[in-house]
Amino acid sequence: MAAATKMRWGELDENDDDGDLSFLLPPLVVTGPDENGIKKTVEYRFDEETGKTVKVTTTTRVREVARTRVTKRAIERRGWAKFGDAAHIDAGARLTMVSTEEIVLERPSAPGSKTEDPLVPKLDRGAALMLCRICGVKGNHWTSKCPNKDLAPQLDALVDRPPTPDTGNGGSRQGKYVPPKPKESDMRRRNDENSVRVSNLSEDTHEDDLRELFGSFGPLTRAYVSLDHRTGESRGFGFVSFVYREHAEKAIAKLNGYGYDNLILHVEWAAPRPN
DNA sequence: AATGAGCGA
Repeated sequence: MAAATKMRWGELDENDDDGDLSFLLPPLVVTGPDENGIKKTVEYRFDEETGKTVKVTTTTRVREVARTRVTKRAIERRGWAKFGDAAHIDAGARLTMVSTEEIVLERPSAPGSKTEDPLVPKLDRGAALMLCRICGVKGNHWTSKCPNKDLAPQLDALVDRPPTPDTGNGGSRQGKYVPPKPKESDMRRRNDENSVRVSNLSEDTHEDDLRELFGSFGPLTRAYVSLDHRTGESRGFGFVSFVYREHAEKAIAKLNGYGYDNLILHVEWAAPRPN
């Protein structure tokens, strides 16, 4: 911090070259442009050959700027005496501020934090935070990556097949895990089943367009257009997920073969996304 | 013709 107040970044950059001592010289002084568009700069340079400091004065006439952009009144204001901070410091130098505020960064598993559990085997930092719902232990994988996935009971309650009342939170049979009834807020994005794939989209069809087009059939959880990672352009297909499967069915029936943006849409059930 | 991104109990 202390160094930063003495020497600013911009200067450090320029003076990185060895032997360039120009930062020891008086700074460049610019006056004007005045009402005639005359700008003067006074600058000091170090002449390698003579080993002497030379003063370089440049006078230029700034035509375009003075005539087209800067009003006469504005030029007049430049002549005003400086006041406030600007009266005794180089105002330009203060445009970039050096913050003295301390910012505390939090790291996962920071030493001494309560996530550091001595009973948990130490794997990678942060790995111990991964709690698999199938294995029921903190370990090195999430539920979705669990090697025992296939042996596990069905965990994800789907919107269209909600848990029946008798398997709900209440009468639990002994030892059997009963998934809690999903909250309304979770149901909205949980289910990928009701997704349709839309293709033959025109280049300028965006997600909002898909929302508008498919949203009339029922509530959506998602509208997505596949983009080329490099160019950001649409790849001409996308996905729309519905809250309710029946709405997806209706959208497919109605929109498949439907002319949109002078192209014929192709709408079908989306294949499940690969891992 | 073509099957998506990134997050985390």
